[in-house]
Amino acid sequence: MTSKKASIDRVIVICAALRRAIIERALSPGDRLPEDSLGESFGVSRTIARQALGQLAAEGLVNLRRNRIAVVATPTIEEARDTFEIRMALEALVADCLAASITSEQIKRLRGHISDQAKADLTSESESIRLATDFHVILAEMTGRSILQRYVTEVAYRSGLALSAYGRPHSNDCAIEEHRQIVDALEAGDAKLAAEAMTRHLGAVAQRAHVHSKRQDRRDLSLILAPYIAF
Amino acid sequence: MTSKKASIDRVIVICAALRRAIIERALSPGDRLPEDSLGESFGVSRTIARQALGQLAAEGLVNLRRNRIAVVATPTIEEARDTFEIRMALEALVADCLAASITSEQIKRLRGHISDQAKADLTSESESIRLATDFHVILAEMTGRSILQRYVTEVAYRSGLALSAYGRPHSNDCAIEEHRQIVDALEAGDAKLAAEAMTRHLGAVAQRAHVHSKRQDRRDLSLILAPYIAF
DNA sequence: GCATTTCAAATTGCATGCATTAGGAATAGG
DNA sequence: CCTATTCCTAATGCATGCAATTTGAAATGC
Repeated sequence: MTSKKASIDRVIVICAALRRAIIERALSPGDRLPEDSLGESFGVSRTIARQALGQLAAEGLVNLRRNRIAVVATPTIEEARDTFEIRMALEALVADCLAASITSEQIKRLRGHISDQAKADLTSESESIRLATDFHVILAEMTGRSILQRYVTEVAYRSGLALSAYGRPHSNDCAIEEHRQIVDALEAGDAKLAAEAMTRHLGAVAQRAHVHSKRQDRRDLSLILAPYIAF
Repeated sequence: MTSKKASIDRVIVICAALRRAIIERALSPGDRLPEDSLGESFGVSRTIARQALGQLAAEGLVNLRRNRIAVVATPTIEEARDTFEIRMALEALVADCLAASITSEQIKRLRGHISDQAKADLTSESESIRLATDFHVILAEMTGRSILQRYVTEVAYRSGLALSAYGRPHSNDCAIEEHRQIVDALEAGDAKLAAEAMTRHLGAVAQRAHVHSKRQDRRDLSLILAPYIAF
């Protein structure tokens, strides 16, 4: 009942919803994602749910093993480190690229986003986390380079999952001030400084992560997913 | 009849076969990939073929549009450039990482691979292209960093597709000599030099590419795919 | 009481069928 | 002869059904 018709590809919608649920930590590493529960939640058949899971598995957000229920991926510490190092390289590229091309409108939008995030920091943790990730996605988007955008987005989500597994529960993973410094450097058109601010920021985010076990019993998937079903 | 059972995931097998067919230029940008022809070629149902196409679409090797036959992707010039720039950044990381950790056995393997490639250069163009790509994949593999390996492999295949669209038909896209220089730098343990040799090499590969239209009429997919069906 | 085996419910793997849509050939009109 | 329209075939979008596998727990043995 979410939308009148099956106009847009349902697989994409489900992927987006699950990505968001993961990034906001509504879904945690290890959480089970049975095809039929998923399908029921989104009003589609297992076929579609299955395809969505396949996509997310390709992105590293879901673990898929033959004849086994799909689960939200649990990145190893090595994978988490690897992800962050790759992310630094890619986002340095973004910073470098944007420093030369960014417009004042874009700067304005970024500052607006940062202030939104500052507000969200005080109210909703999940929204704060999401906006922090979005900041990086928006930067990638602004480069106009579609492939770079795709990879940055993917590693950003992977990072989010890694932080979900290893980050401190309440750390403000993307400090507002660090985001401001990045935008300042971009506004100044200083590519070197911008790239440096970016890698410093991402390094700091990674640094704040540490291993901590958090066991958790099985929760009701349809309840978790409910807020993510309507776009 | 290729294998006795359906033990390994068939989707993965089909994806691998298609990737290879694309990288060896047996499949060209724009070539149609109908689900049922594909399924028939590999002895599976459309369901499986469809999933494979979904995966390849996520990797950028296939274009998927609603209600339309899937086609081998035709990267734009901008996407091609973007891909190469990202590839340089990632493979510089590989070179940097390997310079510090590479073993003499690994060096030996790389030199063996290069000499295989030198032989193939004289005999089979498709094998030459494949081995050239494999060289980069093997390097990524040797880092032991699974995520880095995954992304390098993906951009390497994307680059191959871009070259298929824009590269000169008979240019030796991955000059043997440039590969040797990379291995030499790695053997010397000189990270800076290795990364530089790598980016220089990839820059040269990209440079050799240029736009050239090549029209082509529809060919028989099952014939093209025949050599790729049995692993 | 603890480890092991057994077995049914739950779940995935995959093919197939039906509805829908695109694309092109045949046809009619200019 | 060229352009627009109609209709039909081919292909996709998706749900469903059946077989095979896993899982977890009851039942059994030690």
